[in-house]
Amino acid sequence: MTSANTAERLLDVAASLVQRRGFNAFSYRDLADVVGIKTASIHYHFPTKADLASALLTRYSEQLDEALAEIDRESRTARKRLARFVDLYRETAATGDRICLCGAMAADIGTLPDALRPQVHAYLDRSIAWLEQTISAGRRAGEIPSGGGARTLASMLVSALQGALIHARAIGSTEPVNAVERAMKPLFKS
Amino acid sequence: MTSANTAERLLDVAASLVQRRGFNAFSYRDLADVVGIKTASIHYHFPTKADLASALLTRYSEQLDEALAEIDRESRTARKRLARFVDLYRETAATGDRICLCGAMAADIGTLPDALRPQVHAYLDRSIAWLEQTISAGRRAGEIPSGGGARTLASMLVSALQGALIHARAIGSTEPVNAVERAMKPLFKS
DNA sequence: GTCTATAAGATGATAGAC
DNA sequence: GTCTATCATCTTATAGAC
Repeated sequence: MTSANTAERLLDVAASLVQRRGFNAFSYRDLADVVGIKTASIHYHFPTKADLASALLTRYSEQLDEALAEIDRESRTARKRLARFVDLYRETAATGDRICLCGAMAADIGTLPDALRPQVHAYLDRSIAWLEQTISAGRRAGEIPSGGGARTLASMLVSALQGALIHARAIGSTEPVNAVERAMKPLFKS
Repeated sequence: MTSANTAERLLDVAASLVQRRGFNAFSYRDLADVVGIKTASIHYHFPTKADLASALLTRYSEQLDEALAEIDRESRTARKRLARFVDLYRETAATGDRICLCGAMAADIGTLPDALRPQVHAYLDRSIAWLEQTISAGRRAGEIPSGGGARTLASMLVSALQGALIHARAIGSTEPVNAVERAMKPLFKS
């Protein structure tokens, strides 16, 4: 097994564990058991748990960039793009036991090394910036009604969707995510 | 020191630790050190950590009921009541290092005993029910514009505020909570 | 109610062989 | 790259004295 493959599989399993249980509630042993190696071997790829967390956030941010680029490429109207952004969260909620990896990290921020803060911050900020840009473009095109600041609306949507994922998993229903979408409709539709 | 006082102090400190670090990231030792007793003594008051969690949620739900009753008693318009509901979250965000206790529990739900799920569910549901009732009353009184379903709006507001607390602490600013309030304004104000 | 003592297991991490 | 072996520490929890 090459290093790249093992490291990648470790990240896959670790991401799943963080999203399902939280960063403080899984161990190198949990990881080792699933991947099929020993805990000592994990330290070869990720010397400390903080290194693992950082790698997870780096990869997750890249995946976000790819997802947003794909939306921009495939959907041309602001309303359709916003709907697809919500779909990203709906898909996570549909797993039934996962929340956003960045949301999970943010929820555990009080116990994470300070070095990880900027990465969590950047992920949230990237989401907000894309939404702000998309909303502003939609308004210029006359698709989306004017109202409050686009950035304010973007920030609120990110908070709402992150909260909805936590809410949804806690009550065992994806309805909170759908509620966010329905409640936001008047702000995006004339 | 009477049992009641020690149990109460344990709950106070435990609540702070859960809100700041999460349920899985504090130990009986952390608790013992702050309260000034030994870990074995904590087990006298709360035999297991699950018992402690349950007591925390019970008390936190009672505090919510009291807060909502106080709002209903002191504020007579729906808009003023909604603003005060948001203020409850703003106060938590203002601490800089805390989120909602129920939100923290919800974020850790994947590792909590199943017995706690109904309590988390009930807290969220109580918040939504109160908001729904307040919004509906405001609409009947002509204070709040008609729009989507009141329950949908209520659910989204709870998700948004819970998410905003996590968001706010992660970026070290209370702005996300203010953004939720500003972005929601058009839905509550004609 | 609180203590000391202790258990039984988990945790992140390191050293060194292969 | 992965292993065995080991470490020092922490974790929840119990038994029994005071």
